[in-house]
Amino acid sequence: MEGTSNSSSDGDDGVRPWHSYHTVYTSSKPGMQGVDKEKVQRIVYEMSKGSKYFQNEERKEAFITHKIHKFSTQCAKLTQPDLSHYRKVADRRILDLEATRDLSRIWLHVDMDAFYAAVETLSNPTLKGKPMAVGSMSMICTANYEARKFGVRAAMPGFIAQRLCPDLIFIPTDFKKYTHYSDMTRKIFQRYDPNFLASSLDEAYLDITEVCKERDFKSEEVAEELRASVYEETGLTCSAGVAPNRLLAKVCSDINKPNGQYVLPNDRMAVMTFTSSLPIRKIGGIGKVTEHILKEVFGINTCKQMLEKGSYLCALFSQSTADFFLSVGLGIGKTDSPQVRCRKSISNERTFSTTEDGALLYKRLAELAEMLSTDMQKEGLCGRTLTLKLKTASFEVRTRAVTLQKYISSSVDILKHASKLLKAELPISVRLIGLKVSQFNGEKSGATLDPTQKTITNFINSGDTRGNYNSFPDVTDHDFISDTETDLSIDIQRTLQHDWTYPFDDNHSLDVDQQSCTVRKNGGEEEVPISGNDASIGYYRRGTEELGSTFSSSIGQFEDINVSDGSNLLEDERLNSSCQEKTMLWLNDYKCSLCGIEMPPSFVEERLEHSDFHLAEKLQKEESRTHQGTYVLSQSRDLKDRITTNQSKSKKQKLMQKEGRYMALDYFFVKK
DNA sequence: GCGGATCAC
DNA sequence: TATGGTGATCCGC
Repeated sequence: MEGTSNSSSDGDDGVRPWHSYHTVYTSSKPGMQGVDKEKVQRIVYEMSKGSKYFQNEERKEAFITHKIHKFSTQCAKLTQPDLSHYRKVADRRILDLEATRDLSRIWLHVDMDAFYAAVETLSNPTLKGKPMAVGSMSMICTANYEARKFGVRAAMPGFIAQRLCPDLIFIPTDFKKYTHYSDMTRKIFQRYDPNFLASSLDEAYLDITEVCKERDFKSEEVAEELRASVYEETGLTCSAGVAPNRLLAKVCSDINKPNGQYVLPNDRMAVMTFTSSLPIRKIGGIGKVTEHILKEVFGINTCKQMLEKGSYLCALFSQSTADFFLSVGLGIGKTDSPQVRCRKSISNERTFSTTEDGALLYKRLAELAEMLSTDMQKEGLCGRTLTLKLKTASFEVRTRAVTLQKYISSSVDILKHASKLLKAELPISVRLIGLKVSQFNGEKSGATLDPTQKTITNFINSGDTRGNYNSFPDVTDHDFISDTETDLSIDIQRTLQHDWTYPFDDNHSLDVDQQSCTVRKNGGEEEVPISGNDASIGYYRRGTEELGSTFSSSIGQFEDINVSDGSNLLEDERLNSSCQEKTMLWLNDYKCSLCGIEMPPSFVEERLEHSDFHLAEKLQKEESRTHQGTYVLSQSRDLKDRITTNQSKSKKQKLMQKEGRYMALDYFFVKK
């Protein structure tokens, strides 16, 4: 928490309270230079202040502040020996990562400029030169550059944008149009890389190594030519970034936006110079929260500082997270052309005016189930995990999931299980309901799909001209789990005294024969645009969607340093399996002899908790050998007492709350 | 396996 | 009047 300069801690928040409202709208984005950020921030604050949305944001910010405090406390606990140990750990990780650096590929990232707005301007040229936004009064998808001068930007509610720019013209979204133009650009991209990765309607990654070689072109010339082609053939401008990997290419395409390009040569020194001053927020995967934490706790602003503070990062984060941070510092990113990646979930959600009317909520749920089922059948998907998402009147998000023994895809099945999940939450005041299905049929957990198996030819969009479709394996009968789901429908309806009915609760008569479910995999097809909601730019291209990084803030749930995945390993020391049954030791003063987790000696409480964890584990194993299916923990007084005395109050409360919730659900599903 | 959180677009 | 929708991933439990 020491003297890191930070715009939000100027000390005069009492005079300018909007400074403490950490809205993302003022973060620097192309086209936002010269915007009076102070004024924008004030207006956004004043229009948001007091709203339910705002209150929720405040709640979230308080939580982040709390996390920052915890991190800082952990940091302060690190002793000199700890730090010198973790310096070694970090240096070793840096060496390992450096060894993976690949400078042999040339990646180009294309990013269309203000895509939706540009397309709308093409079809209505009178919009040219006027501030315009695509979206609605409640949400803006894209703003053109004229509007951005006023501070208007994507993800900002329209009514605030209108206050910032009274002459702002609103254009409703038209996804058919955007998809059409997107397809045109993709045909161009394909000439340069038949395997290009589309990450959304308006962005793509191209491996141009071969083109450069074959045509003896510099990457710069390829980028120029590609952008010229896009402009000639579509009338749209785009920006491009060229770099040795996708992580950096994405950063580079942003540098000379709009209608520009930037080339970072395949040279280690050039990369290191580039990252030495690069703000971490420019990196895909580092968002508002992560930036905030890294800045406040460690004083990290630039990528290079990730390396300098590597010892702290290795001490406080899991290995995968620390590795990501360190690789950012080194400017290392992915260079492979990823193999087939299938969709892992499919979902639908809708916002509506807040209601607590059970019948109305049920009606919404039924509509969603219908839509979701339609989408699933279009893609031939069946899944066995159903997740209900609710956003309460106070913007709090809750999810409730159930994993079934059989795969479902019909609206009847979806609604049947979704109703149960919803019922358990009533009464509740809700502004959004969502349904998601995951764990698809044919997704063998852990098993690799064999691409040599038979190709599926009945593509959803058979008219596509692009080649290089990936093969998918046949899905055989043994992929079905026999329909043994025990549907223990109890009549909660009466219990909870709700005045609306559940047509699916009474018996099994509506269960659908699983074998009737289509087994066609979602593979081989061309892009399948996700349903055209206002702002969705999500897009699927034969499962090879590419995010800026696979890192998705793993520090979200940080409570303690207690990582249970055997991370923070300095050496690849193999754990002696004979150790497992014995007492836990701290090897070299740092490493748990049972699971390999590292924890500095100064973390006394955490260590105690950790040893309790192993003790509990051991007892549980022993007990389960003798008493099958009984509550083990409660039988061990001694351990229980130790754990409760070691845990903080808040933790205890949390546990109690959770227990209560699980009990309710268990009761709901298990009791006859 | 579940729930919360973060991130991207 | 009024702050989105889709998909992915990680962590702790």
